[in-house]
Amino acid sequence: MNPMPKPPTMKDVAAAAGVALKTVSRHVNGATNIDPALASRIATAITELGYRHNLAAASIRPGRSAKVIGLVISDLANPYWSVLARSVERTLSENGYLLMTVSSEEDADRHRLLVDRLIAQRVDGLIVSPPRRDTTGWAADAAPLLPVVAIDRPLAPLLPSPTDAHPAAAPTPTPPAAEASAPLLTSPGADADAPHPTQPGAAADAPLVDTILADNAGGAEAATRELLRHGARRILFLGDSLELYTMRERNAGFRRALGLDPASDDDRASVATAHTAAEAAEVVTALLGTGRIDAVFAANNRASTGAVDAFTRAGTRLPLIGFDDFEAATLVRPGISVVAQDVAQMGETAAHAVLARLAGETPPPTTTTLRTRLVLRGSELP
Amino acid sequence: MNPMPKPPTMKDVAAAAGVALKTVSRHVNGATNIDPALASRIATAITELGYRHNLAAASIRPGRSAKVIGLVISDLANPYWSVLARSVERTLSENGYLLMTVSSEEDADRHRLLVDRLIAQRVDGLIVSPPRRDTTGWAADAAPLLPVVAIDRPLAPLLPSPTDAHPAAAPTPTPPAAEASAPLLTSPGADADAPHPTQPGAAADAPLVDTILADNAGGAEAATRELLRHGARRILFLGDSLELYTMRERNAGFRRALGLDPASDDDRASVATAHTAAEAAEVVTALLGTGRIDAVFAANNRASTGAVDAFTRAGTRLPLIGFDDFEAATLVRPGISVVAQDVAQMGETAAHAVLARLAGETPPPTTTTLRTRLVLRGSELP
DNA sequence: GCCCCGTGAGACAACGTTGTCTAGCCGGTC
DNA sequence: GACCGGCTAGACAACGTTGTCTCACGGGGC
Repeated sequence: MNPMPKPPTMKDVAAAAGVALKTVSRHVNGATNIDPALASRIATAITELGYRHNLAAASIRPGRSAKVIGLVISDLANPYWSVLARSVERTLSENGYLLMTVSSEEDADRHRLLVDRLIAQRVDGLIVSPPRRDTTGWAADAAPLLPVVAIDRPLAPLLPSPTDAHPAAAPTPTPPAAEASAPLLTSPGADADAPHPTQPGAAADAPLVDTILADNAGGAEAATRELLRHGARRILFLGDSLELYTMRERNAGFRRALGLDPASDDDRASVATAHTAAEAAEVVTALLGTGRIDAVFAANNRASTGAVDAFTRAGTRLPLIGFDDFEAATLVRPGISVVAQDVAQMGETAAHAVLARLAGETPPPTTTTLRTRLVLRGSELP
Repeated sequence: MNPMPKPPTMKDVAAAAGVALKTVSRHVNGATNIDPALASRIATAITELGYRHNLAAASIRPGRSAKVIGLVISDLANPYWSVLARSVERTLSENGYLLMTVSSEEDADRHRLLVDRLIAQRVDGLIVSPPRRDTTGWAADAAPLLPVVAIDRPLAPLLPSPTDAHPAAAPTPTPPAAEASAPLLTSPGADADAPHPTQPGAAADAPLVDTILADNAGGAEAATRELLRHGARRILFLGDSLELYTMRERNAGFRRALGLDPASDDDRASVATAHTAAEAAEVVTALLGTGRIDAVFAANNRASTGAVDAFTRAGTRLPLIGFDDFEAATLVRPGISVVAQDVAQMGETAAHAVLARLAGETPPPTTTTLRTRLVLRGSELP
C-alpha cells in the first residue's frame, strides 16, 4: 500500500538468503564460482524482495563506470540532429552504453552549463556539437577529464587573440582545396612531415579533440558546379548565419565553384540569410521575377523548404540544389536535388571514437571528414 | 602529460584548503554559514585542482537523487518521437532534470531490457511509450518503484487471459464513443459514480499509471467525415498494423464515421497496411484508376507521404487527409490536409506528470486525452 | 567573573556497492 | 595419515559524498 517504500539492498537480499553480502554481489555480477544451492537461494530472495541492482551506487567505485555518454546538440527536434542522435544511441546501445541527450539551442552559456552538468553526472564521455560564438572554453576544461568528440563542427580555435583581426586572405591563398570528393579519413596535421604537431605561434590545425565533419565545402562546390553546368550564372546562396561553421564552409565551396576569391566581396555572389523556412521563402519570393538571380543554392534544409514553398506559391521555379537531404525532396516535381550527408554514419563514427578512447586507445586526436553525395532529382535543371 | 589521472575529490580540496571535508561539502552545496576566509580558500583550491562535484556519488545517499528521467520511445529518428522527446527534454531541463532517451524499436523484449537498465541506473522516473505485443509485464514491475507515465498509447491490459479469445463483438456493443472532440482532461474511471475504481473480475479501465494520449479516434472520425462531406464514398484506410493502439483507435474512428459496426468486417471499408512510405505508395498506385476507392485516409505520416508520392507519380490524385502533420504537407499543391496532434504539448504534459509525482503528489493515475485539430489545406477536395 | 547560547567547523557514520584478503572445506597425492 | 592445492564464502575496507552530532569559540547577560 505504501506508495514507495525504500527499495531493498544487497544486504536485505543477503539476509533473506542467509548468505554474505559479497556473495550476492558475486551472483548479481554473474560470477560463476557460486554453489548452485546458494545461487538459487539468492535468486529466490531477489525475486521475492524485488531487488534491483543499483548501478549508480556501483559506479562510484574507481574503475567502474555507469556506462553513460552525454550528447550535446543544438536542437533534438531538428531532423538532422535527431537522426544523428538516433545513430549515436544505436551504436552506444550495442556497446552497453546509455545516452543522455541535451539541447544547447546554440547558446554558448547554456552549452557550458549542460557540459558541466553532464560532467558532474559523471558521464563516461561526451559527443558535442560546439555552439556558435563559443567563448566559454568548455572543451579545454572537459577534454582532460573525459573523452570528448566534436561533431558536425570543429571546436572554435581557443581565444582568437584580438590582435590578428584579419589574418590576411592573401598569405594563405586558397587552401589546397580538398578533392571534390574528400577521402573518408583525413589525418590530423595533414602535413605528414611536421615532427612536432604543436606549433607555438601559429594556430596548429591539429584538433584538440576527435572531430567528425562532413565535407561541407566540397559538397557545396559540387552542387554549385552542377548549377553552373546547366547554365546558371547568377546563383543565390541562401543559408543561415555565416557565424555557423557549416555555413562558412558551404559558402566557401560555393565561392570556390564560382572562381571567386574566398575573402573578397565580389557581388557576383549574392548571399541571403534566413533562419527559418518562412524567411527563406520570403527572400526567394522577393527575388523571383526580378532577374537578379537565375538559380538557388539552398545551404540547409530550411532554406530548401522555403525556396520550394516560394516556387510553389509563385507557380514558377528556378534551378535549385539544397544541402542536406529531406523527406519532402522526393514529393514534389521535379524532385529536389540535394547534397546528402550520411548523418547516420556521422553518429556512428562519433560513437566509435568515444568508445575507442574509453577502451584505452590514445592516439592523437583525429579529424574525420565524411564524404557528401550529390543526389540529382531534376530540380537542378532550368 | 598523463592522459587521465584520477580526478580530485572533496578530500583533496579540503586538504589543499586546509579545512575539513565537510566544510567543502557545505561550500559546494551552497551553504551560507561559512567563514568568508575559508570559503575563498576553498574556492581557490577548487579551481586550482579542477575539482568537479560528483553527483553520481552524492546521489547514492537516500533522499538525494541524480535528477535524471528515462524516456523509452520506439524510434528517436522518427520526427514524431524526436519532437516529443525534445518537448520532454525542454520541460525537464527547466526543472533541473536530465533525460536519458532510448529506442525500443517496438520490440517488447528490448523494451523490457531498456526499462530494467534505466531502473538499475536509478532514474527518478520513466516516460514510456508501451511497445506493441507488450507481454513482459514491465509496467507492473516498474510502477511500484518509481513514477511511470505512459505516452501515446495506454498500457496493454495485463495478461489477456487466453480464455476470452474473442470477447464477443456484440456484448460490448459500441463503447459510449468519446465526443468528437474530447475534453482536454478525462478523469480515470470516467463513470464518476463508481466508488471502488478497481473491479476484480472486469478489466477496470482505471489506468495503472498516468497516461497521455491523443484523441486518435476522434481525429480520424472528423477527417473521415470531412472526406464524406465532399462526396467520397469508398475511402481507403491506409495505415500501419492494427496491432498498434493508435492504429486501432484511428481505424475505429474511421469506421464510426462510416457508420460501421466497429467489429464487423463490412467490405465498404477497405483497409490496407503499409509499414513504410514506399509500401504505402505501392498500395495506392495499385488502386488508382481501378475505381475501387475514391478517397484516402492516411493513418500516419508515412502513409500520407506514400500516398502523395503515388499521386505525383501517377499525375492524378484522390481526396486525401492524413493523420499527423508533417513538414512536406505544405509544399505540394494542393496542400495536404491533416489531423494534427499537439506533440509538444503531449511531451510537456508527460513531463509535468512525472514531476508532479516526484514532488510527492499521489492522486490516482489519470488518463489525459489531448485534442487533435483538423487542418484543411485543400487535399480533402475532389 | 561566570554561565549560557548562538555560530561555525570538524569527527563519524552511513549510503549501496565492489576489490582484496583470509578462512575454511574438500579431494587428491605422497 | 598428513599435507597440499584448488575452490568458495565471508569479513573488511574503500569509493565520494552528505546527515548528524559534538565541540570550540566568542559574546552577551546577570
